[in-house]
Amino acid sequence: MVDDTSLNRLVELFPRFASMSRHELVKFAEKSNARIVEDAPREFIIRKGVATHEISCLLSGWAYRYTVLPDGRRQILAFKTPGDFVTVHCLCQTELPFSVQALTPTKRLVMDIKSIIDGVRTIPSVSHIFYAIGCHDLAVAEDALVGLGRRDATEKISRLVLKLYYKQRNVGLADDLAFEFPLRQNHIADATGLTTVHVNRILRQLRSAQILNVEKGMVEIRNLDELLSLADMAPDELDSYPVLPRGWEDINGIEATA
Amino acid sequence: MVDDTSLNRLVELFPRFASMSRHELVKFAEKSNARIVEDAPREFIIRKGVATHEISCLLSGWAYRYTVLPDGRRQILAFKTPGDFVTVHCLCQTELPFSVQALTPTKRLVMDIKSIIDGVRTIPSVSHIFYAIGCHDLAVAEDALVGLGRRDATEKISRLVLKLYYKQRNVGLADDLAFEFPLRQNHIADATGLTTVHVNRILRQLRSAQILNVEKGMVEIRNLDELLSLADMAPDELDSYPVLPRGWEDINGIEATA
DNA sequence: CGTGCGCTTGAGATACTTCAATGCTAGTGG
DNA sequence: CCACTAGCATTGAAGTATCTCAAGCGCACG
Repeated sequence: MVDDTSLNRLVELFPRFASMSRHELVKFAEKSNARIVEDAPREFIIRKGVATHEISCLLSGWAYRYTVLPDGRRQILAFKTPGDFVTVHCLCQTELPFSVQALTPTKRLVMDIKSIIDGVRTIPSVSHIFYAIGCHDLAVAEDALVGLGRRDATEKISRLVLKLYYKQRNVGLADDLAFEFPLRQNHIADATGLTTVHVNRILRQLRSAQILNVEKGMVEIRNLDELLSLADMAPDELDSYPVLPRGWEDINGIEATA
Repeated sequence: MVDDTSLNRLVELFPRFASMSRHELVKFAEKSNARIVEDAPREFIIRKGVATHEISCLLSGWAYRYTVLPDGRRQILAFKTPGDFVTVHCLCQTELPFSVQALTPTKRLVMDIKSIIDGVRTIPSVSHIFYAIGCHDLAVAEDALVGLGRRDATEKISRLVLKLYYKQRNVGLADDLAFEFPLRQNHIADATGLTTVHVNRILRQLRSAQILNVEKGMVEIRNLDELLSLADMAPDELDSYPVLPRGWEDINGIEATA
């Protein structure tokens, strides 16, 4: 069973859940056996090829999703921060083609997949929420695709930092231009498709140019305009990077409280 | 209005639709104003930033989805072949961050988004189908992510060809190891994040090594084992590349005909 | 018969990698 | 409290995969 404050936190982090009535939400949480789980850094949340029967929403901390090729090359697919669902694929596939590991200590709201699927069938707002999350993750993945295919190292790294900055800011975890940033240089490398050595050199450059400091688990953006320009990003591009996709109501004419 | 053979074709290409009763399917098609649309090569199916109110399933021909950066760099996100839904994002966003263009003459089954969304709310099988499509597209995008981030040119190109081969084979459009392949070298380049010049050199290599012929709108795989090995693929990896994701029924215990 | 698009090829440039070594810091065990 | 280790950041030098620029060629099309 899950306490009341965690449900509040869920709604707060994940505004779309506000579309469910309090009653619906509680009923939903009970039915899906919602519970809080904590993980230590490096702990596996999902292990590649091992069947999963849960879906979880990150309440605090950082995690990352990745695959490693037979010869050891690793690609990080996504970083997960508070408000993110760790995986939506898992509603379709029990055995997933990637692993997820905690980067910092994390706290998750975990639910049974089976009841989510029931929910998708019976509670309209649940169906909306998970469909929207799936579309959002797809959009994020495809944005990353463009980055990996067609951007150089400086662009890739600047974009990664900026996206994580806005992501954190959206959930109130980055007030000014400095914020907690638990990635090591090898995480940045594996997310951008570069080498740690090269990441290091680019970061040094950015540091000595007084643009960006990535050190000791913190990021400090010292020249936002310059960084945005290096990242080939419009200042408003990231405001359109919402915690959840917008526009759903616009299309289908359903009021948020339906 | 849509003719009966097109509905049959839809079910045939897209087996998941078999989970709807014939009656449901016809009702659904009527309600969503289903209709056949044909496009000539190079014609836009979706234009970046322009609102769309339709969703469509490709019945014949090829199309591709891509974005271009302000300075002209282009990244192809996906190739669409018969049986694919052109976009699922469009249920969430009216204005999409990419364009879709026909590569060959195409024929599509086009439906109104609004009624699909109604369908998702009211017809359980519709909800399943679209959720599953979304998850499938996400899985494909993330597979591509690994490729772009961590594979070299030969691997990238071999994998692209092999995936398209299996994709076509799955819908009965590639019987033996030769099949129609309308991509130009610049499409391959923009999908793999390489230059056309480099793609050309790799293709020549593969050709002179008697492994793969890409010429005049056709692909001929002359040494499948070798190509699989260059692509770092297990022979069964592609059988697990279904037209639609599997495992849905396994998880939720819903019979296909529910 | 030109014109354009796609394929091909060469030569030189460069962004990124590989290999290898060094130092720093935190944690661990004695 | 010190020695030892492991993980991470840093840096240099050399190598290479891929790109850029540039030119020529063939074929389809009007």
